[in-house]
Amino acid sequence: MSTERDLPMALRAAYLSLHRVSDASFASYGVTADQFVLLATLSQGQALTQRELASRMSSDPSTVRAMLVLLDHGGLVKRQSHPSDARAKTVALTAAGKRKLQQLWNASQQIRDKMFGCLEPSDAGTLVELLRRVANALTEENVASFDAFTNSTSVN
Amino acid sequence: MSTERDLPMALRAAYLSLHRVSDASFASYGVTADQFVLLATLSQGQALTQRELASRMSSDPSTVRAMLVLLDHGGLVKRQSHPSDARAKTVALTAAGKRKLQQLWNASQQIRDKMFGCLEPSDAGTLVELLRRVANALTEENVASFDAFTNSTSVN
DNA sequence: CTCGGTTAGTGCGTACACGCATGATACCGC
DNA sequence: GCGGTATCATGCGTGTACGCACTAACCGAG
Repeated sequence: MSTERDLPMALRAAYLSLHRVSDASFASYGVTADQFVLLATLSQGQALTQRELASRMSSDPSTVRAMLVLLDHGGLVKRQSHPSDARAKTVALTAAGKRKLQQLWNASQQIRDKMFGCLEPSDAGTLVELLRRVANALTEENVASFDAFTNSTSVN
Repeated sequence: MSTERDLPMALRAAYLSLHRVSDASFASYGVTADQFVLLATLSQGQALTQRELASRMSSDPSTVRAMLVLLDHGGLVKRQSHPSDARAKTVALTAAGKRKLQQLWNASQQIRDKMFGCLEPSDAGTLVELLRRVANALTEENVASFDAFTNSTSVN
């Protein structure tokens, strides 16, 4: 009946639950769920610029910067100026960062076990697929139709 | 291969995308995506306590309170003391709140169209189902097994 | 070489998402 | 009635998620 209402709410509920249990799980390591995401993202693909990092985490450059300041101060990450672009900074895990990430990954294994424990192996794949489709649909620019003509320059 | 990594990230990406486009869509109405969730939740099931409301939105009482202060001040919601429980307050939409919600619902229709436009009708149902299963799995108290013995009182 | 348009990072303000602590009330057993 | 415990709301602190405005640097066209 009202899948229109339910899908957004189910998405919200699932994400926030994941975020909560992750935060709780990482708290004793002095790291947040989102910081874990950042570290994990850095671990696959070193020497990213802040912008590239933000993009891969589905986050915002502004937000990432704030997180990097904390992580840098905590010694888990180091930032240095980009070799060929003086505007940019590259970010990479420190040795301590890599170690911490390993701990966090282990600590969060039970969470992943819970998630996948309630899903058939095939379900997990389709869930990922459907989530990606939704995310893409929402992210696409709707250059669509004639909205461009009616709105583009005058709306603000 | 690495669905273990992908599922949490896909969930994050999908939720944050939804949140972003919703915020953008509601901005011109002076309302945030989460405030919309609150209003929509209130619209089905009046006279909720703040805690009940928080629970239904998968949110936190503390967070909900802050939102209610803003919405109350904006006249979209009114809070009054619970008739039979002096600790609690009941929350309900005002007439203005109901009108605003209607506008917001219309304004966000294109977002829902995008979401459902990329899904077969049956996919939408299974997606909701899978998300709920995940959320439940993560929310369940793990009274489980013997962790209780090893951890319960000593860990902190 | 200069100029205009784009892109990287920063800083500032607001709203959310929490955990934790506090004060008040409710409820249960006695 | 009367304590002890659970529950509701509030307040405070920190981290995240953004948008927006600003500076600095890159880059392509002239």
